[in-house]
Amino acid sequence: MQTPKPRVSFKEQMHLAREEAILQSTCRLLGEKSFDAMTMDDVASAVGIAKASLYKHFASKEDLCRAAMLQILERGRAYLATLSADLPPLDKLRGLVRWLLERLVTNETPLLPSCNSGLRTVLMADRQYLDGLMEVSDQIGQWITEAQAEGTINPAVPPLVVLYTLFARACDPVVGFLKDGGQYADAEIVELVLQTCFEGLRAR
Amino acid sequence: MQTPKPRVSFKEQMHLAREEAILQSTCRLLGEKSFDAMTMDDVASAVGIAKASLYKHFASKEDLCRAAMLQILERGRAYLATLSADLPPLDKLRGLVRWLLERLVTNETPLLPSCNSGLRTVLMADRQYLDGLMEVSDQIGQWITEAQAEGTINPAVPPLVVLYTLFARACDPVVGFLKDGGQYADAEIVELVLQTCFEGLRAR
DNA sequence: GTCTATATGCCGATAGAC
DNA sequence: GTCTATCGGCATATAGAC
Repeated sequence: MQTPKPRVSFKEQMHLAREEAILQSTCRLLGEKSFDAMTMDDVASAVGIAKASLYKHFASKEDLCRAAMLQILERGRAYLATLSADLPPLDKLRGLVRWLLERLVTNETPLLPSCNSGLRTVLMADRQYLDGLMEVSDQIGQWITEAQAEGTINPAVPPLVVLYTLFARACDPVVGFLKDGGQYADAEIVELVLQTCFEGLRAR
Repeated sequence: MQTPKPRVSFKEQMHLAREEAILQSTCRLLGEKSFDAMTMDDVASAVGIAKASLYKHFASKEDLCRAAMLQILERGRAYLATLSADLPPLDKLRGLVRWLLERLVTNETPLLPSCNSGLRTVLMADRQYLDGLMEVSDQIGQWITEAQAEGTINPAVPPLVVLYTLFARACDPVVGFLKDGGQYADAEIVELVLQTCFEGLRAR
C-alpha cells in the first residue's frame, strides 16, 4: 500500500518553511530595533501574514524571539565547526569575531542582545539557550587558553575577560557608527573593528 | 526696604533640588534598563512623587531623558576640562575612557545610549545635544591627532575609528558581564577593560 | 491555519480637587 | 505643585468565522 508520508511531509515542509520565514524576519527586525521596540505587528507585516497567525506558530513574543536567538546560536556553533582544526587558535578567534561582525554589519540579529534589553532577561532564564551558550563558550575558552600558551594572546588578560571581549563585538556600536557615517564599506568596517579589537589602539 | 529675593530663591532652590533628584533617578534607571523599557511610573516611584508631578517639571518622557542626557554630556565636558593641559594626549584619552567606564560600572546613564535604543532617535534630532557632542568630539579628536603624531596611538587607525572606539566604551557590555560574574571589584573591571581597549588582546 | 475583530492591560499624558 | 483618578492609544494575545 502507498504510504501517506509524502503528503504529510509536504504539509510539514510548508509549515516549517513558514516558520523559517517568520524567524528570518524576526532576526532582521531584532537587528534593527530592540526587543522592547519590536512589535508583533512588525513581524506579521514583514512576513506578510496576519498577526494572529504568528500565534499559531509561536505561543508568545518571548517564545518567538527565544526561538530566533536559539537559531542564531546554532548557526554560530555550525560556523565554529567549520573552522579547520589545524588553524592556529588565534585565527580561530579572529574568525569568530569576523563572523559576529559580519552579522552585525548586515543588520542581522546579534548573537548576544545588548545588555539592558528586555530580551536578555528572557534568555538568561532559558536553560536550552544557556546550555548552548555554555558549550560555545567552552570551545572558545579552549582556543583562548591555547592561544595564550602559544603567546599569541596576551596571557596577562584573564581568559574570561578575553571571552567576554570577543562576545561583546556581537553588539559593538562602533559598527553602527561607522555604517551611519557612510564612509566605509561593510567589509572595511569589519576589518577595522577586528583590528582594534585584537591589536588595540596604542601603537605597537 | 527688604528684598523678597531670599524667599523666592529658597523656593527656586527647592524646585531645582527636586528636579535634580528626578534627573538623578532617571540617570540610574536609564543605566539599568533601556529607554523603551523605562516607564514614567518607574521614575516617579524612585523619586517618591506622583507620576503627574513629573509632568510639572518635564513636558514628556523624551524631554526628561533629553535633559538627563544633556546633564551627563555637561559633566563629561566638565571632566575633560579638569584634565591638565600638559598631560600627554594618550593619558587624556585614557582618562576619558576611565571616566566613561566608571559611570558604566556604577550603573549610571552612559554618555551614549545603546545604538538601537529609541532614545537615540530623540537625541539625534536634538540640536543642543548634537552641538555639545560635536564640541566634545572635536576636543577628543584633537588629542587623537596629537597622540598619533607622537606615535602613542596607532597612526594606521583612522582618527574617526579611534574616536568611536573610545566612545563605545560608554556602553561596553563587558562591564556588565564581569559585574554579574562577581569575580572582580568595580575598579578592577575598569582597569581590565581599559587595558584591552588600548593594548588589544594580542600579545605584544 | 488564516483571517477580522476584539478583549485585556500597560503606559504616556491630562483633568481637576486641594 | 502635589495628589488621585482617568483618558486615549498602542501592543500582546485571543475568539470565532471561514
